[in-house]
Amino acid sequence: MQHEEKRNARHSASERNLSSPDPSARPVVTRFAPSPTGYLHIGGARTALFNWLFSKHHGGKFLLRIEDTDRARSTKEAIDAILDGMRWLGLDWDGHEYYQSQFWSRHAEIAHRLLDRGAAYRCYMTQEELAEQREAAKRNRRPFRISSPWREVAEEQGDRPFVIRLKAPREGETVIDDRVQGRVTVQNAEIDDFVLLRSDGTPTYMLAVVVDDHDMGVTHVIRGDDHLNNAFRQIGIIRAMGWPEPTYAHVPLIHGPDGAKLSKRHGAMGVDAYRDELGLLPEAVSNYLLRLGWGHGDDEIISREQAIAWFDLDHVGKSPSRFDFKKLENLNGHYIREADDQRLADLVAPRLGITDRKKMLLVQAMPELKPRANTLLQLADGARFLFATRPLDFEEAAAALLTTEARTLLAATHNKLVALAKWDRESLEAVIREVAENSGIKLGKVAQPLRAALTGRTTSPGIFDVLALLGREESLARIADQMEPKE
RNA sequence: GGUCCCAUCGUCUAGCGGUCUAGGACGUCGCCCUUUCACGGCGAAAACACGGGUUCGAGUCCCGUUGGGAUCACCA
Repeated sequence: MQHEEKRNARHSASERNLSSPDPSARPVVTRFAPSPTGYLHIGGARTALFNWLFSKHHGGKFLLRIEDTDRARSTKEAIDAILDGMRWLGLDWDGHEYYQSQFWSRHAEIAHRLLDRGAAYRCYMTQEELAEQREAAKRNRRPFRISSPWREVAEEQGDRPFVIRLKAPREGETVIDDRVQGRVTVQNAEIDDFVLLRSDGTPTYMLAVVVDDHDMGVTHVIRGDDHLNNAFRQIGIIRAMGWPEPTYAHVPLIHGPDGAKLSKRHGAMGVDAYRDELGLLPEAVSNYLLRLGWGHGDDEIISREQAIAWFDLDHVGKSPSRFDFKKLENLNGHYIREADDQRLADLVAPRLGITDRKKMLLVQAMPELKPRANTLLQLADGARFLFATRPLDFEEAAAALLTTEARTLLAATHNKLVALAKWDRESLEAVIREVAENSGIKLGKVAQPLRAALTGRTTSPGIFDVLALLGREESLARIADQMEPKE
């Protein structure tokens, strides 16, 4: 209750003026706007998740806009990878996806309206002149801020090439009430006359986002911290157009385990790699991402439904967080244990290259397999013995278990097993325990060589389960293979 | 370097001036369960970066230091 009051107080304090109504009063519209120059990386996935969650929480809309303004670097493959990744994570978007390149004429139109209003100007400076200014600034050890001689010139200069720059205010300051970062103030003198429309007539990112967000009715801009600085420039355009300002929420970036920027070595792979190479479940990745930079008391395992009900911007942390694969893996283990056996079998079967008929066995074995795996890779590995063909390959440690003594024990076991009437878990357990007892040894002494003979490994599900799963014929054959002492 | 932002166990976080001898989770270590390995259960070690204020009282508010991050294009 206390929280609510504070939050409300904060909102009313931030209601600036009537021409720019509090965006939170409008139905919520969020968006994810990736540039298709690569895969959907983990940071982008979290940004998408936060936007999705926020809109769902408020019963609003979540839009997807592909920022393909950089034609040279945008690829069809990248777009597909992004859409695929979002679908995998269950982040569905409202309506069809938008492509920024479709709106170029609209962007240019706005640039010219800004020009007409005297809020922007044609800048005829050449690359050389720009470079010269930059040099001079460097020489005098002063920060570079463009100072165009064309700022106050309204007349067109024939057909010389030009860019359209925003005539950014030079006095005063701009304040952004960021829902994550808090109140951030920047002196307007720090904001330069950035380019809106390039000399080839194409819009820059800065112009395009603002126009698209406005046209799409975006009320809440939730994105990476790296855009905070841009927000101040974008506000310049918004104010010049007299458009309502969206609520901003700049989420801190994700770092690698070493605190440095997330690199390829860490987690900067696409989410598809989390699925295919790491063998993770989408609900685990999603749960992990949610908890990275956001918290809800002591809750760790959070379902989609709970996430929607609980997600808010107030509890998004302000500092960057490190990516912890161990925790992700642990979480994945939790979700594997929780997952449906048939589903897991479907996921693992391709990794094993088994037929549908054999998949039945996989499903049967799943209850014993899944507590032993944190990833689908481990799950597949743990299931491998079920489908191995004789003669088995042996791990070194497993081979070492098969001593002469052990082999005689195997023979004794084989003897008893052959005579077994019912091949089920209970009967098997009774027999094996009997063998151990008769030989006056502990169960482990017979179980381990048996495990080695049956699986080629030193670790596996419980030995009675292994026997039951493998079946009479296969089990007996595998044991028989190891009964004779080897020279 | 300029500007902006950040700072609780190794990591992710809880904490909204007293209930903090700082809670949870991962990881680590120990014990239990046990035919192996897991799962599960129990327990331990482990943090308020530092220095000044403000206050009866500060992890919580303010300032500074240090450390970290972001950004400075006709890229997005």
